[in-house]
Amino acid sequence: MAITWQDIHKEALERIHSRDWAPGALIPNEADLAAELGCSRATVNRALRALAEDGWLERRRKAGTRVAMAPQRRARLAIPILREAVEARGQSFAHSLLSRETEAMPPLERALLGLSAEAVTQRVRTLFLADGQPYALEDRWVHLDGAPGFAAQELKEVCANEWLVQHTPFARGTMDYLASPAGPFEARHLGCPEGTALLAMERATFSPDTAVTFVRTHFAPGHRVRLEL
Amino acid sequence: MAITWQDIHKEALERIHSRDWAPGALIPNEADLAAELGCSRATVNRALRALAEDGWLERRRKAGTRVAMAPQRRARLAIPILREAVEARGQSFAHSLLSRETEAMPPLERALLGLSAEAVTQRVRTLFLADGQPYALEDRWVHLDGAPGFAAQELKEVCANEWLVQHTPFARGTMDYLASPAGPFEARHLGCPEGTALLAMERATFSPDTAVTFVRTHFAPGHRVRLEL
DNA sequence: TAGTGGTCTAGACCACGGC
DNA sequence: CCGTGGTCTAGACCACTAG
Repeated sequence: MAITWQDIHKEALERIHSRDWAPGALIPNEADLAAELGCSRATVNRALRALAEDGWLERRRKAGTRVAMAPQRRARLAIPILREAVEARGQSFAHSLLSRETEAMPPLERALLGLSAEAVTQRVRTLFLADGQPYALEDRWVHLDGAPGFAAQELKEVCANEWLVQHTPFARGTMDYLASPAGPFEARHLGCPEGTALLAMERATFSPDTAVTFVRTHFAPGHRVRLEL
Repeated sequence: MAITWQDIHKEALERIHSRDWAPGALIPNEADLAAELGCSRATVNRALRALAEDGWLERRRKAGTRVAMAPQRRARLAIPILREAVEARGQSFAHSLLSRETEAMPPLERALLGLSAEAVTQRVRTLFLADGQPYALEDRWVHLDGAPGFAAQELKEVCANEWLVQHTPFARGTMDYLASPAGPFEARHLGCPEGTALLAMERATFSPDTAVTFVRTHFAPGHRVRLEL
């Protein structure tokens, strides 16, 4: 066995880059490519499928495979686990529980999770530190029916973030990045003037059907989310 | 043929969610699963590989397959093509060339692209409109050696963004999201007060080896980037 | 060194969807 | 209709690596 699917993947990318296969153009079908390259159709399929998943190719039965008009349109993003993000930079990680109280969710967030006004929720605010410096400020609502055991959990050692990740078999959710000015609370804890432009993340998590948690995280000034293409 | 790899994919996810396969636990090997489920090993492999790519499983030869400690840590992000993002919402798309001049890149951006001070670059600023309202403001430097033909291109019909996508066989780059306060220029064109917290994107593009372009895009207030998990 | 995932093959059937 | 990609199978060899 000489030809691997990675070989074909690479070869195809070169043809795309060299415009041998131009954007929008139809490329040979799998059977022809297999014959040309001297391998089985399954191997070609594996390579072309990978390219399609990354947005380089568009494939349709009967219509064949075309080079995407705007190639490379998908990227993978590793969802940040705060502790790991910090420790990966060689910094120490710490968190401090700022407040924890039973509190109804504001209507907007409640609607996002699809909860009724009767749902019992707990609000937990946590500050995360990297090498002692403010790193992120988390404002979280937890739906107690969706996270059994949470109410009984002390959050000294394990922060809410990690507890939920480890104890909630969640299936889906949304995550938004947006810019948000620092309010008095963020300014105080992140050590920046009010009104500073901060990167924020809003995340809603559902455990198959029930809402579990909504969290809004403000990152310290200068924070970036990087995608490698 | 009764069992598809999607069936196995679904079944495995259910076992993970039900904690039948708990985080960190070793799951049966491919051969055993194939026997249990009554299909070939290749089909099992296809399903488990997909789960590993999405971060649910961690696989290592000889060590076997384990459920990830923090499942579901990867998401796919479709890189936004401005025109398509706007038109997908049913809005009209327009762009307006604000300025275009031969101008040296500031040192910081130049270093990011790995260019020398002698490199000839052109700065292009473009405003994008959705239904006539400001949508995004793009500030772009183009390395002319990396984008042959760009200098001769009028940017009335086709904006710099689209021309580069269609004419530059690029292979890699980085993309950062960050928060940035509106300066006088952004405030004027996006129609917001100076200092408003804006979501910004910075992107560096390399055509295999040569730097092509660096672009900083400020989005109108309220803009979000959404990831589906 | 032995077990596990990674991959290739050759052949087959099928679903989709242009034409 | 019928070509194209999507997928399954059974068997095989190999690469990696934990023990």
